Amino acid sequence: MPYKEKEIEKLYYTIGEVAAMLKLNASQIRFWDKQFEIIKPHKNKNGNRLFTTKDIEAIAKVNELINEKGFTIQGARQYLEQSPEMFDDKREQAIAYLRLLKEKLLGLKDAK
Amino acid sequence: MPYKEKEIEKLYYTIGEVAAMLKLNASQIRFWDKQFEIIKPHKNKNGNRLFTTKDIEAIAKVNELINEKGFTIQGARQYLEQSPEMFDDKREQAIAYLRLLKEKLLGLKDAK
DNA sequence: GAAGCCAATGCCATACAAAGAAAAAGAAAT
DNA sequence: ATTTCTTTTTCTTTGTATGGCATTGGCTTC
Repeated sequence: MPYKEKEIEKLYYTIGEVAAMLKLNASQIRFWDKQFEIIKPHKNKNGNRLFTTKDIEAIAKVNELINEKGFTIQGARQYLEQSPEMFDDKREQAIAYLRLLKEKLLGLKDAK
Repeated sequence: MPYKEKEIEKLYYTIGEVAAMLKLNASQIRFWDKQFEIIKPHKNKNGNRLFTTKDIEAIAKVNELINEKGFTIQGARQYLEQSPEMFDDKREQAIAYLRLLKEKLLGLKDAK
């Protein structure tokens, strides 16, 4: 098994990685984590958040609703509750892109 | 000609009438009048607003977006400016979302 | 020492609401 | 009818509570 494959299969991302990925502030991600049930990272023994691709998708979605579509937090919450199936539909397609995203992110990390 | 018809043919409504009709308070209607171009009542010599049914519909729409759908003022404005079908179309939305992710990915790549 | 945690506080824009003035609309008296 | 008084409706401007983060501080872990 090649080394690279192992990295691509990475399951969890730290808040800093997610913040860099989506160009958001970490504090904002923590805030949204409190506000939205669909963002539910695991936590390790130290309490650090561990985000899955699903969490990242959820954050990207929230970001879209709030910063591009112009919803309030509560409007976005309501919107997400009303159309959960739509969000699931996108998951499969989004995974392909997220896989690519992961690769690029690893490239960035190696460069540093 | 029955009496009632005369009322139905009324062209202009005062802010108080509109407020009662939509169960909003007048100050809120004045505020939205400033914020939204689609609300454009005529004014008499004294500056009093004269609302047409079209204005009233526009106010009702704004009310729906803000108080029911959970948009901010600016989000509602944006929504009204673009074609609403596109916004409601789930497939379009999914595509737009994926495009967004891709852009973010590319942006990340270019950044370093 | 860099990155993460939480809690508390600060801060600025948003989204109205209240204040105060002016005028229109009734009612009463002349 | 018209003057006077009162009440209601409207106006604009200014005030303010809340929302949505950002920052700071103190601490822990890697």
